[in-house]
Amino acid sequence: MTPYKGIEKGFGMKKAPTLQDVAAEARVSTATVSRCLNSPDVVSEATRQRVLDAVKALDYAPNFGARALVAKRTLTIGAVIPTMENAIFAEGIQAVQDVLQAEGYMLLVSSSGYDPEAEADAVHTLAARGADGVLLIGLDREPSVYEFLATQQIPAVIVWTHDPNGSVPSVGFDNSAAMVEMTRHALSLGHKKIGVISGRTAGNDRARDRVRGVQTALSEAGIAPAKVIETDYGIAEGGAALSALLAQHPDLTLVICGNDVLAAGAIREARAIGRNVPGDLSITGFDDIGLAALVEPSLTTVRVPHRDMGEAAARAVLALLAGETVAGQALPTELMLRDSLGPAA
Amino acid sequence: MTPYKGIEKGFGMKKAPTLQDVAAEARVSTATVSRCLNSPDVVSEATRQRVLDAVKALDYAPNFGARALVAKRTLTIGAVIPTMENAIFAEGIQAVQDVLQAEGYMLLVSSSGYDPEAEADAVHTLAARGADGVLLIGLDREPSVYEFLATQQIPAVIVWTHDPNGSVPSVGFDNSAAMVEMTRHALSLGHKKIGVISGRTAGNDRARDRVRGVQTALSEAGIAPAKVIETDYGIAEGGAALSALLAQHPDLTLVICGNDVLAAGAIREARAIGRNVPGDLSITGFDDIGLAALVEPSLTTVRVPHRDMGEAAARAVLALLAGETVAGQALPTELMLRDSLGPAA
DNA sequence: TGACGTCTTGTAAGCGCTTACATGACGCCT
DNA sequence: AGGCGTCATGTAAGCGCTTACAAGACGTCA
Repeated sequence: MTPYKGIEKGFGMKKAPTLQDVAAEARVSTATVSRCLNSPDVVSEATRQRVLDAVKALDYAPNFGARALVAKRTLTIGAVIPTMENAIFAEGIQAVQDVLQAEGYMLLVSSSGYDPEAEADAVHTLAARGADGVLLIGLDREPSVYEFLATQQIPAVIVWTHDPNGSVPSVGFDNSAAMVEMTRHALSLGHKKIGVISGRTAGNDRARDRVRGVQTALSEAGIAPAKVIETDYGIAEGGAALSALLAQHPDLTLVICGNDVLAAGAIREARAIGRNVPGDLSITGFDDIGLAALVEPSLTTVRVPHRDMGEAAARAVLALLAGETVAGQALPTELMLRDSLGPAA
Repeated sequence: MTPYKGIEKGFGMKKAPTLQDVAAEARVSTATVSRCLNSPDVVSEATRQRVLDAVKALDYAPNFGARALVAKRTLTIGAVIPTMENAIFAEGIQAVQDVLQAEGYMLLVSSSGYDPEAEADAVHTLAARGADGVLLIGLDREPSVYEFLATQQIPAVIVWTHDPNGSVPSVGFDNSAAMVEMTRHALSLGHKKIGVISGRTAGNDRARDRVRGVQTALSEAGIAPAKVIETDYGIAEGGAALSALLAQHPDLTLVICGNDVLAAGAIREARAIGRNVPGDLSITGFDDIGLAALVEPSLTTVRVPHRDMGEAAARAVLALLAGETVAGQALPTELMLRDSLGPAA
């Protein structure tokens, strides 16, 4: 096994080339080199070529700190998401990234693990790291976070939910409305005994809105509120929650899950304990992750436009950064009717 | 809908306070303020208090660019991964992130979409962004990338594969050996007509090593080489590849897939065209993503320790940064025997 | 021919911070 | 009392880059 030396101290230490070095190599002033890199059209063809050759020859890369110092911006956007372990966030982030990268920005990611305090910390760190703007998931957080962002003059955009009246622009969808739609459809299939497996709702407005959507549709229809159980996100957790729910309410004909991961776990558990899905128990999800169409039976769920959302959010921060006026945006969701939801037993 | 103003230009624009401002407010020199912030113990109690009060009063936050310029480091690590859309990378990155965050570093992510040129670009951008170190996936890339990193004095660590002799430390596993193990096991079940659905192998040593592993095991056993088809990664692509493969070689009893996503697609397609898995066609995957245990039939695959790998890689860059000597590391993989692989028909 | 644009390049002043070095105040010893 | 550590603080030199301004070269037009 080869051992690798870290940064060489002292002796062999050859510094990275600077603008000066390039200027010397190309026999021009540093100003000219800088111009070649930032506004090439103002430099003569011949000089430009000479400079670019020198840049290549020295493998020069401008110093970030110096540039940020002068330009007063870092071309960096920070994002704080609950976790990349949920495909839905990973894909959303990928979309954000694609847009940012195309515009010359980079993404600084941070995750909170669904912990509001960790999220607040992350925002501070991001600010200290010079993020020009930040992306946040959901609305729920201490007002102090928003105040901090405001004093620091750091524009923020909220994703994954849409609040037309918030103090910060939000790009997302109406979690509650989507669940109302799903629930109404289920009601039309005759379901009356309904359970909900939700993610933790504390500090999570998306989860809360989804539950609220279900209850709204039920009360609209004059049906008893759903039995709700909260759990951490995860496949195993979804399964455990289903057992717990059924243990208390064996007569449920439908279990609505807060997301697809929970639903996948619930389906697996249901089958493991011999329940026929959707024959005697229907199960639905939310998000429409890739997995949703692959499980047996395939999952009836709500398709969330994560890519569009990520892209729109990225564009929104960029617009804010450009000093433009940005209105939030509500994106449509779509009910994906598959096999896990059937008529009530 | 509320419209949100971007950065205020001109008028209302109050600049963020600088060290100077704090110094003036506290009636000390900038050096003293700096010392209060960086090595408080060298400043007298009284002065320190006065300075800290000023800091608080002005809501002062040190300028990132200036600090990076002087300190010659940004406490930022860059990572270039193919895509976050594959859960395996998303989870690996999450692990990296967790370690980095705990050590006060941040992660700058970039994705290449499996394009070597885009990856090289990303490395340059990362360097320009002041990344103190970088994480790269796999070995395959232009030597110039390594040279660039070397001149820039940016330590790099390679993940997802392990090459004991590379010029850069690598933390990963032996893709080929893992496939040899999988293939040998399949052979023990009597399979003789074998196909492989691989991701694109150009510029992707992991994919190539996996295919090589299969062929190695087959030639060892004196069996004809597997029929290989290459495709982009994706569920739909996996399905299409299976059709194509079976169209040409209808007598295959086993199709080994380069990863779980391809395998999931292949399983779905196989069932769609009426093949019984594993009854008359066995299918295997690689990675053991969450999905693997949930599809029907559950997927026989190779478990890759992505979290451990991510954590180990993050520690390795940090160690390199600290000037320590780092040896690469090989992590073990594990064969996950589930239902999609059965005896040969 | 000379005044005056136009185009290209150079000069040099910072950006906000850290830190080596200089300075001054104080108390102790001989 | 004079000399000398010790400690707290100030002074100022950059770090690598951008950019306002200056300067030189050249061509044009009256």
